Amino acid sequence: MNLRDLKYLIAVAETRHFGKAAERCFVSQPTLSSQIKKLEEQLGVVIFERTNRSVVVTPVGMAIMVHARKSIEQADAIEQTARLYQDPMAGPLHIGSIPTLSPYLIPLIFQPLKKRYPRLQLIFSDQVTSTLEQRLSSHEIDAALLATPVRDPAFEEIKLFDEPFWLVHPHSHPLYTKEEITRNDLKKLEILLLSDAHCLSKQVMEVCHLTDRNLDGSMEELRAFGLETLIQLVSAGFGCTLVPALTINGSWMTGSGVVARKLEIPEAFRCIRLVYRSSFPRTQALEALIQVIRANLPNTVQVL
Amino acid sequence: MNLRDLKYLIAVAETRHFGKAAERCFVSQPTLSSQIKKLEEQLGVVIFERTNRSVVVTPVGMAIMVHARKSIEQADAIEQTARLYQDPMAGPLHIGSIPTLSPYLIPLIFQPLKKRYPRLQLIFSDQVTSTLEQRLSSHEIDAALLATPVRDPAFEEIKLFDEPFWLVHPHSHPLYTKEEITRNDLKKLEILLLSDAHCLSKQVMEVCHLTDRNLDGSMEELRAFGLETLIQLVSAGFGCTLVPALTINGSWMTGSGVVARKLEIPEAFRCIRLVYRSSFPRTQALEALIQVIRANLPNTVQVL
DNA sequence: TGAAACCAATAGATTTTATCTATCATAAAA
DNA sequence: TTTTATGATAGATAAAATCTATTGGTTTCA
Repeated sequence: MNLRDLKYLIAVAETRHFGKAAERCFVSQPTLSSQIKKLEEQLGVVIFERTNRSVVVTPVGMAIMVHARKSIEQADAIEQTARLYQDPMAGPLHIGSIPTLSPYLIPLIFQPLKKRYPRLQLIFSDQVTSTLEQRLSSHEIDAALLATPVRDPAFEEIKLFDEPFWLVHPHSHPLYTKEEITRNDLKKLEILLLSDAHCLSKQVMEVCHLTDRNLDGSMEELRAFGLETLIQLVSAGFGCTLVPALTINGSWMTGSGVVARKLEIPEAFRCIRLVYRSSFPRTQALEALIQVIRANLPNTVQVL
Repeated sequence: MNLRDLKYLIAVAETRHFGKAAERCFVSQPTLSSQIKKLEEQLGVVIFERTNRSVVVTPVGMAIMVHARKSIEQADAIEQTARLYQDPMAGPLHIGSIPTLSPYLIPLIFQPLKKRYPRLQLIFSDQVTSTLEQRLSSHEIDAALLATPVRDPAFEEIKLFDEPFWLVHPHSHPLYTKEEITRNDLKKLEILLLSDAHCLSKQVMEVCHLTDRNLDGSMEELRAFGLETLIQLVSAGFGCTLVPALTINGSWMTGSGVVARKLEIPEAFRCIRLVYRSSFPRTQALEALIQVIRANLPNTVQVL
């Protein structure tokens, strides 16, 4: 059986005329006749009772028509569905992102994306890097915004921008009067960090050549919180911390009694990249995403 | 698009493996691959995201699968329906019959037919000959039991049996003592007839060489009723009538104070035939019907 | 590290299937 | 009787699906 044959059936049933049905199906009359005959032989039933003057659908034919129509309906639905998704800028796009990035990046790009690609359904989610990699593998997300290079060879990455780390210290801090902050300054400080599930902690330690000795052991239990909490801790005088540049644009930092300071350490940054499966088919959607991200970044970061 | 392709889709979606899917579909792996690729190109969407190690259905693919399954379901339903009707002894068979025959013939054949062909759905209906011919033309019925030869060249007929006419007269009637009844006896009688919409009336008049002069004009308004009514009229002494032989087997006549008498007139009979469209495909069902009718007739009629 | 196994894609030949044009057979209409 | 209309048939042609063999890229295992 064949969807084409079913269309022939319906055309004959509706026109009650092989010639007109053939015309409607854009085939010759013998084609239509022979196909229907073959189908009838395959099914072992007579669908049309025909004379030279009339074509009438048999009771079996009637019963068959019902299903034939539904079958074709569903096939049409497939084409409609395909058309709906044909535009790579349409349909769902699941983006995962690390928690030290999303709250500060997503607000920058959500509106522009929505405006430019209204049919794109963006679904964002926050997880740490390892979880995002797993979810990427299992197709739960289509792409991830990470701050570390890809390890899985099934993934590819596109570098988006370099995001410098800034020092955050209490308003009333000795460094407040110092114009430039160098690595030497950092070494003397008590640095507060997030849980090491976050890639940020490790990166800050590495980039600034810090070791565990700078970390106050008593603060250990505090390391599971988010960046906002970290700032509160700084504000409360527990120490200082380094945050990615996008963080300091948020209004949430003003009025919390802390100061964000640019560092004079060129290598003190992290590189944010879009990571996706090499096999992911909607690369155009990703490219659009990349473009919008790059176009909406503040000048505190270095677009790549 | 093609139902075969949809089956390929579903096989791949369920096995997540082109090779296994191909095996399930009884084709080679390249066949399946290329067909799916072609379908994807036609639809303009990627249905499977595939690497050398994994095959995953895309969101579009998921949406398409839903419809693909339903489409195939309906196609399967067509095959099931066909199988159900494949047996010519299964499915509905609409039989029309004239009112002077059905009440006496149908009871004879209904049970035997039901027993022998339990899947045959017999739908009987009563109409006069002209109506039956119309309904036959319009496919409302598949065959008709008539007492007159076919006129429409689109129809064919098979003669079933000759049914003699019997005389019905009141118990207390001069003829009661006469052994043999001839045409001369009839000429002296007052014959009651049905409406001339019934072919029986005309036939009785022709066969017995009667003319309108035998008919009592005052009885005219009574001629629209059925045979049972006619017997009641005879019983009430309004006259006599001729009835087809099958009639007298019914128990409804006993106790109504009338006598049914065989005629010694060889040509006093009507021929009952099965009439059907030449194009009607289920001739086997008709042949079965004919066989059962012939096998269940009383010996008051002459099987042909 | 190197060989084997696995898997989907590709190439090219072959077979199957659908389609076309031309014609026939039949019945209705003129 | 001729013409017209209609579906069926025949044979040639075109389109498609399918096959085998191979490739290119992994992953697995010794």
